[in-house]
Amino acid sequence: MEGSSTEEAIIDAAHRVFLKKGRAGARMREIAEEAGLNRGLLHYYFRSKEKLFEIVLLGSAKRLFGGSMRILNADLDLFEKIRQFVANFITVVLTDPSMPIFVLHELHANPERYSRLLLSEGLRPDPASFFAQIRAAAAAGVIRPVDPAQLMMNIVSLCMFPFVGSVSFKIILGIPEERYKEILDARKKEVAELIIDSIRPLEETAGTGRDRDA
Amino acid sequence: MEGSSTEEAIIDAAHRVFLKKGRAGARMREIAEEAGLNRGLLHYYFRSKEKLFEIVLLGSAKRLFGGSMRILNADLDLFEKIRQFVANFITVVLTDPSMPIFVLHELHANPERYSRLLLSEGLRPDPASFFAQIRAAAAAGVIRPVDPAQLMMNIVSLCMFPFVGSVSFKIILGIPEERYKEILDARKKEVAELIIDSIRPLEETAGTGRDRDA
DNA sequence: GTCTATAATTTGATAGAC
DNA sequence: GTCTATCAAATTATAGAC
Repeated sequence: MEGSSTEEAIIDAAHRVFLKKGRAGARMREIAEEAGLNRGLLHYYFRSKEKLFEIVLLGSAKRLFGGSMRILNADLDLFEKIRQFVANFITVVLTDPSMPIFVLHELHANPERYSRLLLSEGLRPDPASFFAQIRAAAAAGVIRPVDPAQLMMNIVSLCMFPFVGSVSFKIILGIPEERYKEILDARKKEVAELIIDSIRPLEETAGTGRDRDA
Repeated sequence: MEGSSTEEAIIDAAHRVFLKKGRAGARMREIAEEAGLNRGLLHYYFRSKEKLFEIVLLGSAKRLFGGSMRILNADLDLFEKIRQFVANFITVVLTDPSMPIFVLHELHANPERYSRLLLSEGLRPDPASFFAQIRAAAAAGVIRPVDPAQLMMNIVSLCMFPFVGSVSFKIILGIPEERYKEILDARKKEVAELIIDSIRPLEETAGTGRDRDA
């Protein structure tokens, strides 16, 4: 299982180049330069660009979805689970912010070919138990009745999109990289509290906002 | 300003191919086939792939950001503005769901080159007046005190990400295209209410959820 | 304006020396 | 294992006939 130093150097370089340029935009020449190695070595170790790409894509998908998905299926209080999921997800992606746009773009450009990666071993994202927990909490009155799919979509959107749209946000908000990282870091709490507030029962305040639609 | 039928057919075909495959993955041959035209015509009308690509990218960016941005700067009540923004944005993107991932991927792959597009005429996204409105509403007690940047990020994330991650969501949720469109459509109201709930003043219920952190 | 033929590069991949 | 030289295919772009 232990790869040679050269092998690892190639994968690391390929990871950087593929995540920046994408499968079609990446060049084997550039990956070799990035690794400081001869071009022929890439084919000696991995035979083809496609093979190297699939290693990078699978690795990225696992890091992107794997860890946080385990939290969703863990044995935790619903609110605490949401807090841990959000904090963990943002922390992980902050170490490699291009992962989301890379994985999602490749899945979009070639869904027939790479969708199976999402269902491969070590990933297998199964929201069933999380959804059941949501429905049980709603039935018990611990949270409002909500569509589990919408809730999950809200959580993931709030966590992941700021990475996907980072270039646009930085331009539109007119802020530099450093400041943007601070904003992302603040979202570890911001997002969790927003989500939890949105599902916490309304209690006696049910009528608070019901008179503003007319 | 009126292009020939052939010119339009090329742009339409280029739009479809570029949005699906991206700049690097698209092929002039495929665009020609998609348009049912000879390959030479693409160069006769647009000279190079790069030129054609920039037309498609600029057009997509305008449709993606332009219309909804105008709503943000319109003279509207804050809550109503949020409702209109969300509904308008989702409606527009539903007509061409690949726009977000396309634009954001190209900006990510080549920010130095294409960032200026976001600041070009007909776009010029300026959140200053919207941010001022948010601060004024907070000062007046109409909403809670919030970071305008985080609020805007929340709104855009909830609207745009479900399109960016549609392939993943459909797989993970195990649902077909048709059902997914319904979920997206439901978000026109879902997202607006979630956002508005999150900024509406807490009033007398300030202590409701403050005893669950210990 | 539209088509065919072809030029000019680029790029992934292989062969073979060391 | 690593390097150089080279092949074969693909791709953008142009030239020129019609």
